[in-house]
Parts: sequence; structure tokens; C-alpha cells
Amino acid sequence: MGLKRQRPPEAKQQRGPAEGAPARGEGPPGTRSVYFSGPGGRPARLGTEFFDQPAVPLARALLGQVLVRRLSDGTELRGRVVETEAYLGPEDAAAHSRGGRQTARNRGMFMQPGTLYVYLIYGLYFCMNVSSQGAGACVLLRALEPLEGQEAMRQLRSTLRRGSAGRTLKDRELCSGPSKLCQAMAIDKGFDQRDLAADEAVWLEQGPPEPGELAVVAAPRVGIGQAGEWALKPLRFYVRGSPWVSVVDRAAEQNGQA
DNA sequence: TAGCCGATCCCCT
DNA sequence: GGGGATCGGCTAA
Repeated sequence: MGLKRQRPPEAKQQRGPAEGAPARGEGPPGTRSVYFSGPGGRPARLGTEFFDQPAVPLARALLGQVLVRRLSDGTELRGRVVETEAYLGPEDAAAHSRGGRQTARNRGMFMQPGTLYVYLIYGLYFCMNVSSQGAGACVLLRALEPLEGQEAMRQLRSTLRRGSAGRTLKDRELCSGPSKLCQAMAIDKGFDQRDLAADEAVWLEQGPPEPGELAVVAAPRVGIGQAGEWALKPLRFYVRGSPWVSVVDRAAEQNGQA
């Protein structure tokens, strides 16, 4: 797996809602689609071409797509992506790659688009990122709408989470946070640096078609208070009105950042 | 429902 | 040696 090519910084390329990358669907006639139809009507996985775009449009394009995890016993878990955050690379003070620092931990951020960057946070949780175009740039997956395998997810969450394991988790508690979705989908450090376009145990599928375009809210990212002006940039994206989102930002929604 | 705070340990400086 | 892209229980209103 090669390192991705260097690109100019993408920070100035934040897009307004009207010109964001299409969340799904075919490209213009005559162009090759990044979506591949699978046999038997089942949508096939998204390929490397899908991931090969800057972090902001990728963060938007990921909304509505379906993350699939095949467990060792063959069980398939599916969740629709409803919340993401873009991390833009060296210039982004909130990114692990800020200042261009590349370490053994964050190497996945610098690998080819579609590479997973999974890291341990607070000593006990995992977070899952997808590398995008641009050196050190990636997208954090923050929340999923559980579609398939909810009971397996509930078991995984109950087993892995700390504290009292007696309470039965509601569906909304399964994947409404970056570390919750890692627990529910059984994603850990072993998935670091895997290729979403090629791996046998985890991949992305084109989401089911929606009537009309998804309403997307852009809001400041969560939990990065130390990053100065970068903490305020609207680099978190979520599906407006979705009950599966981890943190709803009423102010951003009223500001029309959608 | 919102806000506070402790848990826990890897990674970086 | 210190901090962190979080979570969930507890308390107050």
C-alpha cells in the first residue's frame, strides 16, 4: 500500500451546500462512476476512486453510505453513515497530522485514500477515520444509523463498554458516537491501516436511494477546544433531523449552515 | 435535559 | 510526565 501523493492544502476548498459533492447517484453520462453494481441487486463496495477526493467533500459524500462489517462467523453488520468530521492535514491544528507530523500511530492518515486510521483514545476507546485525498487528511466517522445486525451490535456494545452492563441499550445508543460505533462494529486497532476498498471484513456500500438530496448540517467539530480558530470551523457534517446523530447543534442549524 | 467529572493508558514531547 | 477527535453515571433543576 503506497503513500498517497502530496497535494496542495485543501483548507480553502470548503464548499457551500449547493456545490458539495453529490451524496450518491451516478456521475454525468460518459464518466466512469465510482459506484459499482454488485450481482443480485446487492450494492457492491465503494472503490478507491470514491475515497480519492479532499476531506471536506469526502466527509459530505460519506453521509448516506453504508458501512459493512463482516464478523469472523459470517454475520454482517450494516450501518448508514449519518455524521462525519473532516480533518484537513498539516495546517489543521486539530488534526493528529498537524504541523506535518507523521508517526507510527498516525501513518494511516498519510496512506492512500480509503485507508483506515484507527487509534485508541483516553486509554479505552477507539476512533475510526478514513484517509482522504491530501497528505495527512482524513474523515472521522462519528455516527451510524444501525440497519442490520442490531442484536449483534447490542451484544458487542454491552460486552465492551465499561460500567454496568446490565441495562439494555436502545438502538439509538448503539452507534451514536465515534467510539460507540467502533464498539458496535467490532472495530479496533487491528483495523488500522486496512484498505476499505479491498478488505474482506470491512467495507462501504452505496447507500439506499433517498428521495431528493440529503439535508446536511455543517457545524464545528466536537471535543477539540484547544485548536483555536480551527475549533470553530464548520468541519462536522451530519444529516439534518436524523435521530442517530451524536450531537445536534441547534445554533449551526439556525445559522443556515446546511 | 444539561452539565459535571472520573475512568484509563497510549503516544508524544 | 502530561494530555487526549469519549463515554456514561450522577446530580440538579
